[in-house]
Amino acid sequence: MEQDNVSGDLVLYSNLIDLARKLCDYSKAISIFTRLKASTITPDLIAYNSMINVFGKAKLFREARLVLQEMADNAVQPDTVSYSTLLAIYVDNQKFVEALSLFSQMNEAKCPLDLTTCNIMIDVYGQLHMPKEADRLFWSMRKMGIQPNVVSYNTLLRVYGEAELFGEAIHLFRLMQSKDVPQNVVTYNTMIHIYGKTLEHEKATNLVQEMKKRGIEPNAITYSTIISIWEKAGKLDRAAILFQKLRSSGVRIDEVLYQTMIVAYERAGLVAHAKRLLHELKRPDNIPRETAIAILARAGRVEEATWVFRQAFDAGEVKDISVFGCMINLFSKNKKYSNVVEVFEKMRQVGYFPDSDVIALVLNAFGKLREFDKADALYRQMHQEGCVFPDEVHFQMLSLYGARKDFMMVESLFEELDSNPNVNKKELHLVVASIYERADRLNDASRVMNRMNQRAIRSHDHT
DNA sequence: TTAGGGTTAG
Repeated sequence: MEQDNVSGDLVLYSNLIDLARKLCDYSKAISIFTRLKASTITPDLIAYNSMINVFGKAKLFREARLVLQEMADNAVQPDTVSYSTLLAIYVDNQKFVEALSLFSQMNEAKCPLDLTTCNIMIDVYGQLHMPKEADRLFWSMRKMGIQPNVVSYNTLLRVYGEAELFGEAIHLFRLMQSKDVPQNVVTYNTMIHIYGKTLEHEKATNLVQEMKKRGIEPNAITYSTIISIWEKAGKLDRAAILFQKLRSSGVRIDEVLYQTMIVAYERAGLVAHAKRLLHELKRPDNIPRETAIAILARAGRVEEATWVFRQAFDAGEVKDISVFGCMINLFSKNKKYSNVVEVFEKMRQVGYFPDSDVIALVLNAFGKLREFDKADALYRQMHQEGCVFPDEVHFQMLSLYGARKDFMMVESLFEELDSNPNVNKKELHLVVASIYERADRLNDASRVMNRMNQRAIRSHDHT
């Protein structure tokens, strides 16, 4: 379309953004959003809400929050979903205080709450160890005209469990049943976990039976919870038998469940058994190879993970972008920088865009391999594509220029970032100053620090 | 004539 000079419309751009989002290709989604705005299309409410999600998933929290501002500037009023999306992003990244502050902002803006918002906030209060507030919000929902659903109950159940309010937890669990609130696998998994905390492994086991009887199928989370509970209760044999049964019964075994059994063996001192399980992943039988790679990579098994990854990649089985990410992480941690580059190139080969974490690791690898031109080319290319980076990526690139003693580039990128409103200025100055310090250019270092202090004084005068 | 957004468990 671009070649034929056919310009896209909001529908087309929104679809492309959504596709990139589904592929977890957030850099690309951002790049498409940038092009959308460059072609003078004004995004609407839903497009903006998608982008709050995209920026958040890309861990560009400042940019995510700035979308709210941009919406207001373009006369698009942020709605309940806009706020809930950002709240959920903060929660995903453990930024509970930010979530709390955004929630007050939402209330000040008189934006109405709905079921999802309440559910997110019950979670936030719980995470902040404010079970009383969580409780208050839950029990005031009906007065606001919002019926709590199974998610609300499940979340409050977990909050009670974490606050060691075990009596309240059991009461709530039975209340759901007497009030005919439908319970689901999450309800049971949460309650089983609570019985694990109270060391009542028999009650936990009974709940597994109870859920089955009621037609609620246990899943990988149920089994990994119960395996941990049995292991702590000294019933490792029982756990091992269950795990074997699961493997041959066609239940989906995911990486956490597999890992749970390995950890159970290790904690019991049965290292050989743990090793055997890891070794078996080289030829996974009823486990997808992508899962096997994820387990091996998380366990730090470089050789095996590499082997399975290459096999799977050559067979065209690596579809999940996160598999590339975990291999790049593994290699980077183990200082295998040429392997980092190898995986990165494979990733590009199949058309995936790296996310900002991966870009930072790849830039770092190029630096260690002294491939400065490649680092420079990658940084520029991503920039041209309209990718927005977290500050860490820019700082990484500054350091690489410093390592190459290319102070012209340090200065020019420094100036460029200094005029970029999204970059933290104080950190930028500190990073540049430390680059000069490392290169023994102390005059330059103090010039940069003075500039920062001058600016701090000036902005103080203005206020 | 086209489509798209947020929440729970290991």
